[in-house]
Amino acid sequence: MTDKLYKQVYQILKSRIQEGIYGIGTYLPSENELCKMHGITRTTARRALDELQKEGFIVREHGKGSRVKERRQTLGLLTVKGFSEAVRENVRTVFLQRPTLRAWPESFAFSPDKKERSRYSIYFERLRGVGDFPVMLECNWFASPGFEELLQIEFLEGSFFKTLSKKYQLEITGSEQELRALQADEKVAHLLKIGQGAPVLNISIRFITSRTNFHIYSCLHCNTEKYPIGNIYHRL
Amino acid sequence: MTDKLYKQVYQILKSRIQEGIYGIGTYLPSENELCKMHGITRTTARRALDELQKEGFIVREHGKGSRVKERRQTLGLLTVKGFSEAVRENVRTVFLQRPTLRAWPESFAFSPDKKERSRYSIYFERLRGVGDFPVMLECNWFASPGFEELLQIEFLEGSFFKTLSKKYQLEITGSEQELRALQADEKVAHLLKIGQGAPVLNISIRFITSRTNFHIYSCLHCNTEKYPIGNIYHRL
DNA sequence: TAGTGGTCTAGACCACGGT
DNA sequence: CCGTGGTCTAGACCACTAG
Repeated sequence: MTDKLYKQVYQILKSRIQEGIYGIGTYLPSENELCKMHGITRTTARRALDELQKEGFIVREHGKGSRVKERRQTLGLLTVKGFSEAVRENVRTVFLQRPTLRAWPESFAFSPDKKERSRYSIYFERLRGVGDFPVMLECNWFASPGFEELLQIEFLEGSFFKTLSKKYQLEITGSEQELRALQADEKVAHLLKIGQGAPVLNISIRFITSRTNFHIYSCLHCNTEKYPIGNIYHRL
Repeated sequence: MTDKLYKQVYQILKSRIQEGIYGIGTYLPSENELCKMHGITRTTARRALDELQKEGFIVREHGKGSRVKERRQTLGLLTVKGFSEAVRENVRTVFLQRPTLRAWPESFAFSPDKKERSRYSIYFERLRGVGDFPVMLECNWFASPGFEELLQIEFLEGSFFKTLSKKYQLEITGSEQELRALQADEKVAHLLKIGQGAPVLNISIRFITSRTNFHIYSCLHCNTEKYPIGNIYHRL
């Protein structure tokens, strides 16, 4: 509780918005009310609201109040976040292939370097969706040495990145990506339950990690009809 | 003149950074010094510095000062760069529609807010390619007030963003994006010289700028067959 | 220890929206 | 008119950096 006051107030408001206590389109307590409620000054109350605004939870309306905004339901995926962190609600994941040793694929949007190629790769493949609606087919490769344990265990909370972070202190520090629009081939069409030849968004990613020369390669095929892939940047 | 104090101080500091008076790596005057220099309080000085930080001109270093940063430009197309900066070589651009007043379109991936909608928009449309190969159809909208001059003049070095920066001191500070794979309609197919129904990558962007409540809306249709859209992030 | 940025208080006046 | 958010003042105490 030695945390910053404005962060505390921010957290409280954010939770109440997410729980629907402050519904979409309604107004938050005014700045002066927040002051009385939490025993703080307007400067601090405003700072909490500034944060909420920056993250897209509210809009400030001069002379009226702070209104709760509808947050777009998109997949904020393209930076370094994994799917489960990006979507949060109602994510369903099915393993089509649990982690297994496999040779590297021949062609690749990004070429693994020699050292990586000289080792076997671990491969896994998942179908991910929102509820029953399949959204993306995800294929992943990475060099195996040191990660053999992953062939056995479950991912923590279903998150590959979270597992790497907690088990191996390995953090994602960046990524390179290539985006394409392709026609669904037979396999993709079947798994995403769309017509063969339907347009799918293909994202090839090379994740850069805190371990030098260790990368994770992902290839995503997304049905964007219902859930476009979303992305927000601020502050350069 | 009667403008907000923090904006004035911000402008002064920004100009001096851009002119090199405060060089990269050096420290700005401390907050207390700025107070004395401009006869303001620390709150106001800090607000000016907040803006500079948000736009990537400085970093604050606790216990040391506000250091002038080298502005990053390596974020690839999907963040804040325009096409011409991202591709560099052999870019051809053809105006299909020079900047012109036009009503806002009805449907939009991102909704302009009320104030923006209440004004007319300036619209322009370009076909961009590498050499003779058309790559992307680019449609752009933004609220008109104050930018009427753009209806007349040429863009500096063919870059819209560069023109906004130099003519209006307007910086791009972020963006929201939505990515979709679509089938080319008749117009897009014709312009990109691909078959009708061929998959195209659709990128809807809302650029956030240093002018509050002023956004630029872009809608891109890309043929990714030969040139996929690339993207690099580091250091998140 | 002196100076810096980070957080916070307790006020003030203004511009805007709705009554 | 009153209540709202937007700007600003004049202080305070803290945490961090460096000599």
